[in-house]
Amino acid sequence: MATKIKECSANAYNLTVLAAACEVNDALKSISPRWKMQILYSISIGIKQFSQLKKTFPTLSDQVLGKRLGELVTEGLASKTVVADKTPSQIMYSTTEKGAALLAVILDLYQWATKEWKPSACQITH
Amino acid sequence: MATKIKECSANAYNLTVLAAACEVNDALKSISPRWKMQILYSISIGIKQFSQLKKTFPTLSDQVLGKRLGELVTEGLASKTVVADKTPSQIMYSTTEKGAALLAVILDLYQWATKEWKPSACQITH
DNA sequence: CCGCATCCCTTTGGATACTG
DNA sequence: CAGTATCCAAAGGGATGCGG
Repeated sequence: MATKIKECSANAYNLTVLAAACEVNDALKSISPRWKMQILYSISIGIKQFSQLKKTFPTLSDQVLGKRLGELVTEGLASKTVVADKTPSQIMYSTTEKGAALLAVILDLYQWATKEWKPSACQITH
Repeated sequence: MATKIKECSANAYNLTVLAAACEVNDALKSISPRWKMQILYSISIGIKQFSQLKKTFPTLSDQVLGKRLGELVTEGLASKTVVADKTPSQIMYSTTEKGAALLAVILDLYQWATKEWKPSACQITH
């Protein structure tokens, strides 16, 4: 879709660009917030509870975690399940299909990053 | 890489997550700034000059455009060529291989967004 | 034509503290 | 255990104006 336009005719490219820009903008906006994709990824590999996520990212504060989880749920990338039957009511998160599809793209990004990006010293982003 | 871990052994998943989190974090940070991927994409389809990019994104201000272009160049995603021979010295941008590889991932993201994301009314992000 | 310097405002992330 | 409310500091993006 991107390779054929060379001599750009007035607004033809403009429309193409803007059309592409639109949805990708939303997606980028959804992806960008700090910790968000890491949280989604963590959920996907089995870290499904609030407290576990907290332990996983020690520098991540409660209410940001809560906020991100809320976003993920309202965006349909993750789902929330309450297991209220037993002792202290337990809450589990899991990824939806939509979320899994997104993670596939993110993993592509990860592949790209490790291959083409500066493989700098690995530090947690504080 | 993500599908096999179900029962997570103590810190095994933790290491995995953090290792993944690191490079992807940098990549996400690079990708997130507003207009950046749109600019890179625009360059890739032939909009190679500052003024043309300005015309393409009327609501985008000069110094943000300049900043983004600078970032793209220093990150090795785009390259800058000066054609100083003729009349007013002309500057052309183009995507590097690294940038093209990234765009491929972004297009995947775009595919995902148009398919799985809410296909809402398309408006320019003001 | 191609930007940078400065200022300002909005948004975002985090610290602290409190509830079901 | 699983969050929410409030406040605050930092960063990002935009407007204006100037220089090469």
